Order: sequence, then C-alpha cells, then structure tokens
Amino acid sequence: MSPHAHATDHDADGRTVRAKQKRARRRQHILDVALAVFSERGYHQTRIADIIEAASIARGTFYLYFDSKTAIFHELLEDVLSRLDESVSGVDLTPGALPVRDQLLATVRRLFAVFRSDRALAKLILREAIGLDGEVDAMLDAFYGRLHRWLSESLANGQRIGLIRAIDTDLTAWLILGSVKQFAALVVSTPDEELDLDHLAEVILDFNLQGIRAF
Amino acid sequence: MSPHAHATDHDADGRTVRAKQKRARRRQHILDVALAVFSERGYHQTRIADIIEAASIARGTFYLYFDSKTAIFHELLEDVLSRLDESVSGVDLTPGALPVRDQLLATVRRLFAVFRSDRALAKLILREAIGLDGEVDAMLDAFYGRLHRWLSESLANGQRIGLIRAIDTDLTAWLILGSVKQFAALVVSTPDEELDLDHLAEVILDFNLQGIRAF
Amino acid sequence: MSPHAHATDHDADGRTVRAKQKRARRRQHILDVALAVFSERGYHQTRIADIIEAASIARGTFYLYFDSKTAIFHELLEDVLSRLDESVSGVDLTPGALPVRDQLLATVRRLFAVFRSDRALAKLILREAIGLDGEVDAMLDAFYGRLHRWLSESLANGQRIGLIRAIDTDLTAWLILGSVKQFAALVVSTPDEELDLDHLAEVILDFNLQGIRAF
Amino acid sequence: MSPHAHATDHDADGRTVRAKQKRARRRQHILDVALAVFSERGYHQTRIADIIEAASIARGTFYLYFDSKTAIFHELLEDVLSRLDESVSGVDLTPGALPVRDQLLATVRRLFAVFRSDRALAKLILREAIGLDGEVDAMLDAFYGRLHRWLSESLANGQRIGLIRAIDTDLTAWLILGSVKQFAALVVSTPDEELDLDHLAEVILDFNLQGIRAF
DNA sequence: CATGAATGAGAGTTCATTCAT
DNA sequence: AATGAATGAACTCTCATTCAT
Repeated sequence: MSPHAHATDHDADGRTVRAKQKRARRRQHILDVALAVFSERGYHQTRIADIIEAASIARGTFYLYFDSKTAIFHELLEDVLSRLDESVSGVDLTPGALPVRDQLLATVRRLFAVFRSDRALAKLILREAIGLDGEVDAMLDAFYGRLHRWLSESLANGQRIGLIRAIDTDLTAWLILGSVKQFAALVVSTPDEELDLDHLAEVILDFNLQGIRAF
Repeated sequence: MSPHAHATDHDADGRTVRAKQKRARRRQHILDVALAVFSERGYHQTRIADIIEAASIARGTFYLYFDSKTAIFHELLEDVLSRLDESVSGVDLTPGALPVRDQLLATVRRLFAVFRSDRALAKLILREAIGLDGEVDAMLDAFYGRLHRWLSESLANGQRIGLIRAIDTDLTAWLILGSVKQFAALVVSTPDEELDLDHLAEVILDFNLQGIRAF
Repeated sequence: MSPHAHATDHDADGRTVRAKQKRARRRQHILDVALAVFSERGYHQTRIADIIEAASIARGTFYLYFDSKTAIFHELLEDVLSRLDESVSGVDLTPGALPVRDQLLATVRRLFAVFRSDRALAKLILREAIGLDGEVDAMLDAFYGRLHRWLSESLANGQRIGLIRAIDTDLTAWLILGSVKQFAALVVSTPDEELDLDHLAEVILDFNLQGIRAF
Repeated sequence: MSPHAHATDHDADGRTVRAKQKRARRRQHILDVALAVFSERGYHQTRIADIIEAASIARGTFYLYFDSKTAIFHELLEDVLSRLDESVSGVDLTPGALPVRDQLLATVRRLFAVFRSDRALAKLILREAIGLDGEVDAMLDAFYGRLHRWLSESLANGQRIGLIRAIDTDLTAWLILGSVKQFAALVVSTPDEELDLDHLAEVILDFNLQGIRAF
C-alpha cells in the first residue's frame, strides 16, 4: 500500500460506513427531488433531465442509484404507500380499547395529516400513478385492497358487537373508501390552509357512521 | 322530370348527402376504435399507429378527421362526459314528483348502466384522463363540479323540506360523489357480470341516505 | 345512340372546339394562380392545397392539367423565360439600324417593363428558381447563357466597327449581365412605383457604355 | 509536478478545457460536414439523415450541438457572411493611402479568394440561401446592404476628390455589386482552376472604373 | 463514484399524388 | 371531365439509457 494513502486507510470501516451513509443520503435526496418534480409536472411530462437538474447531479449518476425512470417512480410509490399503511395499521377495534369513534377519528386524522403534510405525495397516488402501467396498477390495487379488507373486517367486527347494522360489509367498505379518497383529493387540491382537517374528519366520520349504525 | 341530363342533376344533392353520411360514419368508426384502443392500452401507450391499424385506415386519413392524438382524446372525453351528464340531468327533487328515493335510484342505475354498457368509456374518465394535461383536467374538474353542485343543491333542497338533517351540504356532496366514483370503478373493474347493478344501486343509496336522514 | 342524346350531337365539332378552349382557359387560369402563389409564398412553402384553393378547383383537377408540382413550376418558368427571350431577341446591331445606344435602351426598357409588369414572374426567376433542382438549373443556365452569348456577340460586333475598345468580351458580357440582374432585382423589390424605369435604363446603359467605349 | 493526488486536482481544469476543445472541434466538424452536404444537395434536398451520416454521428448528437436544421443553416450563413465582411472591411479610401485602384484590386481579390477557397460556402449564399425564409432573407439583405453602403460611400468619396464623375452613386453601387456577384458566381461555377482570379479582378475593376471615372 | 457526451429507436405530423365515384 | 377522400412515404425532433473518461 502506498505510503501516501495511509491517512485514509486506518479506518477503512469508518470510510465505508461514511460512504454508505453518504450514498444513502444522496439516494434519498434524489428520491425527494423526484417526488417533487413528478408531482409538479406529472409523470409523463417529467424528463430525467428535470430530475437531475433539480437534484444537481449528472445524468449518469441518476442511473447509479436507480435503474430507470419507472424504477424510481415505483420506489417512490412504495414509500408513499407504506407510509400510508402505517397510518392505518395498528388501529384496534377489539372491545376494551378506546371508544371506536375516537380510534377511527384518530386514524382518519392521521391519514389526512399525511396527505396534507406532503401534497406531492398525495398527488402521486391520486393522479400520477393512475393508469401508468400494470405494475403500478397492481401496487395501488393491493394498497386499496388492504384498506378495503381492513375496513370490511372492522365493519364485520362492529356487527358482531352490535354496533353496526346488517349491511353488505364488502360493498360498504368500498363506499367508505371512496369517500375517504374523495376527501383526500379535496385536501390536496384545496390550495391554502382553508380546510379544517379536524372538521373534515368529523364530517366524514359522522356521515359514514350515521350510515352504518344500527338505529 | 326531364329524361335528359338528370342523372347528374338531382343526384348532386344526393351524392353530397351520402358523402356526408359516409364521412360521419367513418369519423365515428375512428372514434369508436380509438376509444377501444385508448382504454385497452392507455393513452400514452397508444400510438397513432395502433389506432390506424385497428381502424384499418391510412396514416393520413386519421389526420383528415382529427387534428392530433390529443384532439381525438379530447373529443372522446367530451362525448363520454356529455353522455354521463344526460344520465344525471333531468332529475327532479321538487315535492309532488316521484318519491325522492326512487328518483335517485333511477339516476344511480342510469349512471351505472352507462359505465357498464361501455367499460372502455369508463376507463377513459376513471384512469386515462387522470393527470393527462391541463385541458383534460379542466374538463374533468368541470364535470365533477357539475355533479357536486347538483348533489349539494339536492341536499339543500332535502333539508328545506325536512328530509335531510343538518349537515354540511358542500362536504357531504363530495363524500357522496366519492362513493359513487368508487362504485363506478367497481363496476368497471369487476370483469364478468358478477355484479348486480340493482343491488349496487340499492346499497349505495341506502348507505348514503341513512347517513343524511334527519332521524 | 340513344334518341335522347341527339340534341347535343349535331355540333360535335363545335363542342370539341369549345371544350378545348375551355380546357385551355382553365389550364391558363391554374398557371396564373400558381405563379401568384409561388411568388408570394415561395416554391417550397407552397402546397398544392394553396394552389387549388386559390384556383377554386378540386385536388384531382390539378393533376388533370399538370403532372406534378414540379411540372407546373417548370412550365411557368419556361413561359417566363420565353417571354424574356422575346424582349431581347430581335435586337439588331447591324450598321444602318437605329443608333446602337437607342436600340440598347429600348431593349433594357423592354426587359424592365416585363419585370415590372409582373413582379411575381420576376421573383420566380430571381428567387424561387434558384437552387431548386437540376432541371431548373439547366433552364436558367441556358437562359442566362443565351443572354450572355447575345451580349458578348454584340460586344464583338461593336469592337469590329470600332465602337468598343479592346476588352475581354466574354467576361465583360457576364459583368453587364450581372448589373442587369441586380437592377431587375431592384425593380422587383422596390415596393411602389418609386422607381423611374427610364432613369434606371439610362443609368445602367451609361454605366456600361462608359465602361466599354473605346476612348 | 507532485506525483500525488494531483492527477485529479489540477486536471479537473485540464479535463474541462480538453472537453470544451473536443466539443468545439466536434461542433466545427458537424458545421463543416453540413456545409458540404448543403452545398452539394441543396438545403431542401438535405435531410438531417444526410448530415449525421456524413458526419458519422448519431441522430441525437446532432441535436446536442444544434437546435434544428434551420439553426445550423443560419449559423453557417452567419459564418460565411462574417468572413466575407472581413474581406471588405478595412478598406480605406481616404487620400494619402495606397492608390485607390490598388486598394480596390486587393479587396476584390480577397473576396474572390474567399469564394474560390470554398465553393461550398459560396454556393450557400449564391444559391441555397435564396428564398429560404424570412430570417435568411433578412441576413442576406443586411449583408448586401452593407456592401452597397460601403460601395456608394466609396463612390461619394471618390467624387469629392474628383476621381469619379457625376453619377448616381446609389444606383451605381448596385450595378457594381451586381457585377461582383456575377463574377463570384462565375468563380464558383467554373469547375477547374481555369480561371485566373487576378485577371478577373483586373477586368472587373477596369470595367467598373472606366465606367465611373470623370474623363 | 461521478460525469455528461453520445446514442438511436420511435413518435407525431405533413403533403404530393392517386383513384373510386 | 371533375371531384375530394384516401393514401403512405418521408420528415424532423425527443428523450430514456449507455459508457468512455
């Protein structure tokens, strides 16, 4: 080993770690920038040139971190969907927990907060990911399928403990999902903070609960 | 009618008329084919080559009838939206008419029937037109805006005659619209005729009405 | 022969003649219109559509009279060049005729008059026909070759009778031709009738004669 | 030069410089090739495919250096015209300088030399640029306008010092310009080196001067 | 690792010409 | 003879991806 290089040698591990961190940071930076650009210009109107310019990296560098334009979008979408999944998962409808209404309210608020916190993210799943390609379709279908399953199971649970009247839980779950998506779109498209998210959460909950309670 | 020179005389009109009809028929044929192709492959995956091949016409012929790929899509979308508008317009919530529930049921059924009758058409507004370009966005926004206005006015009317409790008509109208869109998507994506449209209409109506009735 | 058709039979010749005249008239009409369009928009910017629209004929009709866009331009150019040839041919430099200067003046005036009378025509040879294709090049080369030959022969004649000093007649003929072309361009490009053609003719003649006279 | 770590340090500049040079060289290569192709086939007969094939570059590479077919032609034309401008500018007709005739002779020789040195270049302004589009027209008009102004001012100067008789300097300048253009065309079209440029310069100068001198 | 010049398949659109009516 | 709808070859330009430095 050359005597000139040793200054950086003795902590080869440290270097590797730092390098890995740097790489991870750069990767995340590109993801952030790409999300912003995709959501602003739309997927098809976005050229790789737009992303690398906004990220201040070279053309080739982009392909060092991501396989293709499609790939980075898929990863972005996965991130978004898993973040949303987390907002929903962990809700507990078993007896003994907090009042059902409060739990649901919290979930709805968390969902809307995610959308509001990053409109770009929301636009991605509500607009850009629609009709893109088969794989994206599958990801969205799976995501909405999870939401739907969670909703219909919650409804079924509610029926078991007498909170919810005799309805078609499967179809009703879709209806609720539809209303949530519409409100999400509203949150995204309403420009300023004219919207009271808490009010929104109350309205949607009241509307849906009124529609499904036994009497 | 003189026996002379008539062949070219009164036929001039007939020929023109027939030519116009033929032109209109061909134009419609291209529109039909384009709708099918767009909905099957998606707007961006569709090349002009796909359309002209499916329509069995030459490249130049396409441009004889439409200005551009964008133009034919816009026209298709306009057709679809106006057909849907017709399904909704004419609904009457004034007292003395049919029971409100029956009228709404009829409207919902009509809407679903349009979707079901041509899945391609539905895919167009539910998938392909999303995030395409500014003009398309405006068309969709206007369409959904009309639906929303109609819904919120209907709700307000219902409140005035005591059928509907004190709710935020504006937000609730969006919720109902969201649930309708979701069902429409369901109608489109459910492949076979496993769906009972009448049942669907009942479910959505019951769900929504339960949620908005005064007591 | 059908008994109904005899009314138009008996003057078959007359019909033929009249038909031929009509055909010739229509052909000339298309030529006139094409000249105007070519000179206004330029050859390459002119589409067949422009010509048939300006001539109020159908697409196919154009091809009934001319083989192609190229063909009509060639014919137009031939017409123009032969008209210009006529302005020059017939000039007589033999002794006993009018004074040389007067004859030349008349020729120059005639040339300019042709240009001025139809700017379109002039633009054709001065702009549109330049660099079009090999055949057009050949036509122009031949035309200018004829002018050049006529000029250099005139110069040689002038030398023989002592009117013109010892110059390179070949090269000088090109120089004169160049100055004439430049004035022609001037006549064409000067928009209104601000130009005194007679003055122009005097200037060019004086300039050239001064340059070639023996002393 | 230190053997350590410098390779990437001060070479950064070196690399950039070399890259710029390479870029400039390639750009010039494409320009050269395009000039050759344009002048051989003509502007309209030249397809981008011809240029990139002759330059041995890919399609996209062309657009990396030039915006469009039009743009590269304009740049080529600009180059040509500025080179010609330089041949003319700097001529000095003030008293005390070299004999007027010698100065003019030098200018004319320089002009012809430029044309002769690159026939392609000459064809560009004498053939390909004629009647192309408005912008090209303007460039040519401006160029010839500059020549004309220079000529007419020179004539006026000559008149002031008694070298030139009372002529219409404006029109005469056009005549001289025309004769120069014609000789330029001669230089271009005469295939081999059959032409004695010096002889040509003498002839044109003698012809023009004889025509304008006071006695 | 980073760079950015180079690549080339592929897209939409135009327009001279043909041909059935 | 006249029409104009139909044709399809040809064109310019874009942009995701590669690769030599």
